Amino acid sequence: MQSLKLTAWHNTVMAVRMKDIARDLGVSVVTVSKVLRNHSDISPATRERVLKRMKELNYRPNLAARALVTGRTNMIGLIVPDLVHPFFAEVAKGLSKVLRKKGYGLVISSSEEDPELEQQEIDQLLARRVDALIIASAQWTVESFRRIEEMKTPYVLIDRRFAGLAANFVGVDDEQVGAVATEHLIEIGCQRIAHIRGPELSTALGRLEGYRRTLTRHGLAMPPGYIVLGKSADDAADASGYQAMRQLLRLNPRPDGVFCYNDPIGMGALKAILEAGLRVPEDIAVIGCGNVHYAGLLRVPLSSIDQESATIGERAAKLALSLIESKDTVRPKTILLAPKLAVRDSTRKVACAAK
Amino acid sequence: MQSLKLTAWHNTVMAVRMKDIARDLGVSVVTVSKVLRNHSDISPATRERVLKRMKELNYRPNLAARALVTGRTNMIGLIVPDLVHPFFAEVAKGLSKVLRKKGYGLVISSSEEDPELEQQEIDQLLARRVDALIIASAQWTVESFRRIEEMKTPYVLIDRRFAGLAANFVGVDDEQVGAVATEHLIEIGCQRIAHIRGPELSTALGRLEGYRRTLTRHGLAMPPGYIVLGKSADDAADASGYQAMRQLLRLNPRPDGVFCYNDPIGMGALKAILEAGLRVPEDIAVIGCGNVHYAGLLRVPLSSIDQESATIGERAAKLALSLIESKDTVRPKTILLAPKLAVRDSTRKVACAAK
DNA sequence: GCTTGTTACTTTATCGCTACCATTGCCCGA
DNA sequence: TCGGGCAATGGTAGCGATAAAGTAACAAGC
Repeated sequence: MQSLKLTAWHNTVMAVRMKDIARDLGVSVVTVSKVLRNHSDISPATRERVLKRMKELNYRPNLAARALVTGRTNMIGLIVPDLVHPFFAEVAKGLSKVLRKKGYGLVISSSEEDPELEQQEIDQLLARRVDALIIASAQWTVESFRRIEEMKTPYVLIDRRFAGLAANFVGVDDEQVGAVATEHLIEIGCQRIAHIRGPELSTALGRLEGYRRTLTRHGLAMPPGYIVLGKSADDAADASGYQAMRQLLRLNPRPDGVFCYNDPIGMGALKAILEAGLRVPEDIAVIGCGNVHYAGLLRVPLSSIDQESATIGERAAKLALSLIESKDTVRPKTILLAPKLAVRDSTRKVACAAK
Repeated sequence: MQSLKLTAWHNTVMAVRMKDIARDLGVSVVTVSKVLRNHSDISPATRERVLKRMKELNYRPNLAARALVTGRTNMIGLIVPDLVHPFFAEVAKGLSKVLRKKGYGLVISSSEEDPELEQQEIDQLLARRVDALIIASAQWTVESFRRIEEMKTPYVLIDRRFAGLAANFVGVDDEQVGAVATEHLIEIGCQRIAHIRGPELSTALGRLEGYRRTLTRHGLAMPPGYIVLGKSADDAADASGYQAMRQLLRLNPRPDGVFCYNDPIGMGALKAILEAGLRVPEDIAVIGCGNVHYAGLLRVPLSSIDQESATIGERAAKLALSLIESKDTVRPKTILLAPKLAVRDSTRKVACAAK
């Protein structure tokens, strides 16, 4: 007979346990456990009986208990600055696809682009003993990562990197993003190319650098004021792109091409240009980055640089899984994906198309 | 002295445990545990000592262990058909915002709109012993929900409901969505209003019903062929909206207003109309649903019905938390939010604005 | 002086599961 | 006949934490 003492726990839930199956079948819990985990030293007959009973009782192993003894939770934590941003949503989807197959669960937190909140979320996930962390970080310092290392939890950074931090990284080559975009604008005949840059993150800095280098390589000028900051990269990114573009429109000479840090900014820029009575791309060509789903449906379909968000998710997942498998710490790995150009009307000059 | 036997577990990880703190301070583990949980029967002096040592050692409670004994994981599972869909992403954000404050974690799974996959994900989350489930279901039957009930795990459905299932629900009133949209089109003078409907889900059916009733109430005709199915509600929704609209354009008389199941479909419809050389809204007014972020930046800014996605998330989270708190099963609650009209150019007729 | 209560702890008994050996037959070769 | 090797199963001891109940020390009340 089971213990007669009923704890609070017993009153509320009463899930099926291995013990119940073992008792019903007159075998030991260990045998049941072995069947569950496909151990080889169980006779087919017993295995069948156990499986049958499991199905009958709709048994589900208590993963929390398993985690306690194995030290592995089969969960991976993901922290992103903004779930609503299509880029991160796609990354999450790519991740989830790979992890599901391997039986891993995905715990997602949003840091709302707030370093302090992100720190808290990291702590939460570490307390939950996730097997690995995947982070698109909003931090300014590398301190949080040290704390993760202390726990010996493997982690993979995505999208945003940190100088001086030897960590696993998966992302697009941002300098190349800037280069490809700028190169494209030059190719279609733009001479005065402006850039609406993003915040102080590796992504924005990399794209800026790629833009600069490409202009220099082609001997093109970068007049003062041609680099404007798009203030927010989040919800209000389109508004900030709009503002930034209006600023650019006041310049003399006016730019004839704009490379925008991301698509929302690009959309805002488009709006400002059209509102000013100018034509895209004839007067000003615009290119964004991120290749969001709706880029093609805009007033003027927006050319963009594709960051392969889903691939980033998949690669990050695979990398994380390999880190979990490998017993000892391996040298951090950096996976840089090549950006792809997606040409649409906003950079499709008729004159050029005919060339 | 600790056990000399080193298990595999000990070799790999070595996180700080209560035991370590207790040993260092010469108190019992329980005392440490009580400090952690702010029990009152601990002297300020001891409390301080424990807290100090916790900080020094960077102690983090093992939530898996806690879960095992308390029977509560402090995790809530969310299953959505598609994480990339802005609606669900916003719901997730709203959820996460509320849950974070209460110290709950969010485990997110995507069912990819596949009922079987969804079933697997539900099983996974139940095995993880999440305290509650929040589901935007892609199921056709209610069987999965019975299985959740068997485990006595509280669950909340969002967005999509099921006839004949007494379950907690949070979502927008879809019939009202259809009514508001149709009413608006009538108000701006449309006479022949078509509808590009969605798949066989409560959302699409509700909106369709609202559309029908409103037309009937106003004594307007619903010529055959005026209701077209937008085949996919996912990735290719815009393409399917485009196709559906082309079909509508072939009709005689041609509709002068279209209510679309969602915004992506609306965007596709817009494209088809403009491509046919017609004007929006002068020739045909278009309204969508979902009020996605980019709706205002389209070729013709798209009017839409706002579903208050973030609010749905927040309400669902609060409902789930209250279900967890309440010991005994309560009567399922249905929370219906009122849709809001967001008027943009696609339904802003000059003639009408002057009226 | 002895009960009664309070404060501040500690002891004990799990939670559900797995790791790590035992153990029990049974067959086989020497 | 016996040791040894397999095949199949079981016993025991935790994992890190909490719940419930116990205990020592001291104060208060009559």
